[in-house]
Amino acid sequence: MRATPRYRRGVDEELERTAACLEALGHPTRLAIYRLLVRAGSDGRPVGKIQEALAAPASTLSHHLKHLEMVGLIVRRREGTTHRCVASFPTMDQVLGFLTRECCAEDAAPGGPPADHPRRAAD
Amino acid sequence: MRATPRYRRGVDEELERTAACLEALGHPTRLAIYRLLVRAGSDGRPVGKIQEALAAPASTLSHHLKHLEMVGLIVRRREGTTHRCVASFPTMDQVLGFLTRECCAEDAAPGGPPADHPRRAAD
DNA sequence: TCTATATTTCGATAATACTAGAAATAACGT
DNA sequence: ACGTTATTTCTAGTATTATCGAAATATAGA
Repeated sequence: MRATPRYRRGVDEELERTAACLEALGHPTRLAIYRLLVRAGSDGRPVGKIQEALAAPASTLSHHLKHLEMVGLIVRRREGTTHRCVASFPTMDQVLGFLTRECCAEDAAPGGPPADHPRRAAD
Repeated sequence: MRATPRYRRGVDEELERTAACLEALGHPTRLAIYRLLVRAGSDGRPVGKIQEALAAPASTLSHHLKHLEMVGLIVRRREGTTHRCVASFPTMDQVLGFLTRECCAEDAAPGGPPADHPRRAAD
């Protein structure tokens, strides 16, 4: 959403997508929304119920929902006059996949991964 | 870092901390930095090496490193004129802990968690 | 102390995000 | 068609973040 600076062009696509999701979740209200929807399971929740639970102004909430939807973390289906929001698990799986695969010391001993860790780059 | 709006006061502390970490990781450059440091293991990397790898201007990089340090995702130790950065795994563990515990359909069948899922709130 | 190296801080600018009221839209029931 | 309810879009003000050159700081070595 921000202009990509010269020093960072054409880098890892998956990293970009993951960063976008993390940024979306990196706001307390949006993280709370997402948690609420995960707890709600496949039924999800209509926007009104979310608003009720979080006590946020409708326009602010709508703004955050759009953000979450844009990165694929939630989906919506219309039901009459209400819009039902549902967490999209596959997207979160991809995010967690990236983090555990690329950003984690899976079997970390205290002090970090061992010297012969497969992901450990040469010095 | 932003003023907390009226509708969201005194909410879940862990959620706030997690959101701060996700926001820090939610920037492509910072996510790339963090990944680099995880790959580097407990040795970490001096700032100069990171700069070399990412080809970012020094001041921009420093700004991002400070951000990551502030939320506890990395730590630094000084070594002569160089500053060595190391990923802080416990912080990431807490983040992933929150996400898997609160924001995940652990044993999700396609379509989301079952109706009797323990975390599923009442309608 | 002088110089070189490594990195941060400062300062300015531009871009983006957040918040929220008000107006607009969409679907439903009557 | 009209009113009602649910939600979004518009709009605007404010706050925050990103970028990066230039100057400052810190350390080590000669």
